Amino acid sequence: MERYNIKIVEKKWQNIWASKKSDSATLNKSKKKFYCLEMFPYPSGKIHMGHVRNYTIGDALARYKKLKGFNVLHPMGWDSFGLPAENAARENNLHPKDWTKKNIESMKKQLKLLGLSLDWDREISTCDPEYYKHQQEFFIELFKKKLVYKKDTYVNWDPAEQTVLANEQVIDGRGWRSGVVVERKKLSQWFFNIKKFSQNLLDELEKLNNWPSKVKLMQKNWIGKSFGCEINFQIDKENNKEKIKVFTTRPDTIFGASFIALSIDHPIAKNFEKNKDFIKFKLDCSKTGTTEEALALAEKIGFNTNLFALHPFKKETRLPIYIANFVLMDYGTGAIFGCPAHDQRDLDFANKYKLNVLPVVKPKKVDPKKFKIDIEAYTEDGILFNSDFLNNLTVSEAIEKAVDVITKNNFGEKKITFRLKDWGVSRQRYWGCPIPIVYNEKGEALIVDKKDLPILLPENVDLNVKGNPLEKHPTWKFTKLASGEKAIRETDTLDTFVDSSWYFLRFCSPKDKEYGYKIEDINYWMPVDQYIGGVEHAILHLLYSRFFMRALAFENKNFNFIEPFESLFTQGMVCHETYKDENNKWLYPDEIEKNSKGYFVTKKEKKKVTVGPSESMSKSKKNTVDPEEMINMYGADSIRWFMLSDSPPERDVQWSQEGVSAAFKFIQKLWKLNNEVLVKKDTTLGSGDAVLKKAVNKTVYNVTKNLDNFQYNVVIANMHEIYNIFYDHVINNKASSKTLKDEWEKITMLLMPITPHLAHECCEKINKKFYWPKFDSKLLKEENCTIVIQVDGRKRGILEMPVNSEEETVINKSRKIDNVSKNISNAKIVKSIYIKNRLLNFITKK
RNA sequence: GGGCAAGUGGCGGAAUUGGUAUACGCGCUAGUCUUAGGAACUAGUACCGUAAGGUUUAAGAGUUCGAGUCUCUUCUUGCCCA
Repeated sequence: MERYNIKIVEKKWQNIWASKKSDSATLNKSKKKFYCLEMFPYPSGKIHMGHVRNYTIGDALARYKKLKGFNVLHPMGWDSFGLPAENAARENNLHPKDWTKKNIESMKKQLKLLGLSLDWDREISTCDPEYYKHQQEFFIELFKKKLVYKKDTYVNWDPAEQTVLANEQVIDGRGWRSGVVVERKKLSQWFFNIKKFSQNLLDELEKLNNWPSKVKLMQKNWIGKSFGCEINFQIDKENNKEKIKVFTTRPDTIFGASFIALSIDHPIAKNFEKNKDFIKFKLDCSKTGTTEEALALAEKIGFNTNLFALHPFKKETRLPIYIANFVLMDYGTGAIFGCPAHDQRDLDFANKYKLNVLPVVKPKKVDPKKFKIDIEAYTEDGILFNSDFLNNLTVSEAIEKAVDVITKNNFGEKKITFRLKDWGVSRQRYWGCPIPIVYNEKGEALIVDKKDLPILLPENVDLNVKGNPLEKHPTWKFTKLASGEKAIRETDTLDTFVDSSWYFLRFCSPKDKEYGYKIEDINYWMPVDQYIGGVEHAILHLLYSRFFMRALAFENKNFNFIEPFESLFTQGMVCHETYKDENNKWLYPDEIEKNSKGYFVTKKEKKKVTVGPSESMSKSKKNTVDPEEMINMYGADSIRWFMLSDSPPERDVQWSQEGVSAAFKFIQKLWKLNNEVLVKKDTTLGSGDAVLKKAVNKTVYNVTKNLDNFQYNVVIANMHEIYNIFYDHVINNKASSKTLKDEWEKITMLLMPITPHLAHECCEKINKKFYWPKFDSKLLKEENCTIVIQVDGRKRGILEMPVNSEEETVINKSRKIDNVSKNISNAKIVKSIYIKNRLLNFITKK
């Protein structure tokens, strides 16, 4: 019998699919659409197993939906702007454009080897001017809608490289490349006003029923809505009616206030700009990073203004006013009152500057006289004391009361704030989408005329200069306005998250020259019915995309949808054991082998290998496996099969060579069975026909259900089971050849989503029509069932009974079972519980 | 420190949603056969026990006729936030 030749068969079908363009999607309003999208990759050069898993899951779904009769859109593109291209360019002396192009080509070739049903006619690349031109257009529109603005903000500044660093480029407070301590520097940057949609982004989150609740919760926390209160503190100075507006989520702790802390950017801080101590303080502050975490970990330092504020309820108390490094201007009002007893940061600060610590909340059962705070703040719920009209209230009651009294006395008002900050989109980089802004001689920012788009990146650029290559380019930024007036281009480029915030729209109209999308296209295809990707994008990418849709739809009534992703699925990572040699150096899996005693040794020198825990595949730990190599060895279908077989898709999967090899063997078995079925001649009357039909029917039901629920690993188990039954019928001549052929055809259809090459090859000889088999719910019903007999809840026997047997019949029969009668003979049966077709339970009393 | 998941054989994991725990696969054991291969096939494989039978879903308690599934406490691991 001919062996199934993966190389020939897979190539053959990939060529057929490509030449027939069988995966090209066209808008067809008479058909129900299904938009299946996997997160597009960054073209790093080679695909990794994470991609393989992601795209296999998506492809199985896309193929399944197509067989079910949906008009499926399943596109692929490249998230091709970004820093690695610049780094690689510098290292290899290759232009980012060429490096990217080369990588896209090789990754595309690899993806094609997997036999994915992708519509390559819709391929897009975000670094293509045809793509970013439309993004610049959107920027201009957002600018006109006042959803874009410029403001001064802090960035991570690498003083050696003279460049801005992304947070992930700051490692332990130092530049990843220079190793120099990173500073905080103020730069004027472009922002998208995502805050404007905070409430809406939060509200609509509730309606995303097909998103993992984990992701929704993460977004909710990120948006971070909090209720609180603004309180105005009067500055205690003659002839000064100035007030400081403070925001707090804990107005209940107002009686524990012992100081006021201002952000370094607070208007009052401006008064000290010439003060030498303040200048030094400011310099110290610039040495902390910009992330919340860095601020939380940094030592709390302050500058004493020697000003005092009056406590609204304790007239005799004057609160010293400090400028402190842990107060952010972006959040609330840029000013807080410090209540050291109940906030760790405030307590650290108070202890350092010897400020008063007065506890006002205590645990319920603790004696107030014995309750002391020294180095740990009390932040739990409790009972108020030392707090005048708030005494004896719980924290939540006290918050309500405090807000009430503050409002009534005009000391402040109730306020809702969000943790979500506006989205800073400026990047001082070359390889990104240029921002379509020019500055006239007065320095005013003006939007570029749409007819002048795209603003192209310059081809000849020196990436080895320190700082922003566009800024340093000899000619690029110099331009003229229509009036002839000299102007300078914006040299910042856009964050690459902007590129990926609307690519799903572009896939609907990938070739449209007029605009980024055609409204009729997106109103047909959008929203994405199933979005699939890693959970690492749970917050930023997904939130930005949700924002971007709102920004485009703002003052535009043409959209018949607003949420971009109807359903979201987050797949787990691909893990592999880690290996180290005697010198504690990482080893690749193909550098080791098992010796005769079953231990791992190095292939070359047969030295001892330490096996570490299984971790997510990464180049640094060398626990990677190359997908292309695996496809060459086992074929795409085996890899696809294995990727779905071992673990539920949302969980991490452990890569195993045995697993892939088992998949390969199973595919060979399926092929063998296929050929045996085809040549089968009748040798029986088909006594097993009914059993086989029933089993296949059940499999169709199970596979359909499990595919719908993303339980691909169970689908694989279903296929193994039906194989075993089928094999039995073939080998033991249990079924007629007609039944075998009819039923086998259904099995090949069920194989289509997961092993498309094999499935196509099998049905080439049976049937060229593709369909998704239907199950007969009548056939799912069993004639007999197994009933468990329990005595006092313990299993004592089982009974084969016709379906829907009466309780009495079952009771009588079960009494004859030895182990049952033994257990009920010397006891009185109080009652029996009968669950039809499942179980009978005798309850006894001794 | 807070929040959210999860914990089932030697391993990955199933379990009609409260009703036979361990499906399916890997691995392992024994055997058959041979064109000695990336074999294939047959049988077995949670634990204790020769068996009848008993025990078992991280640990402990609770609700229930009945708990892997629900509730509480503890432990461990992972993720996110701080």
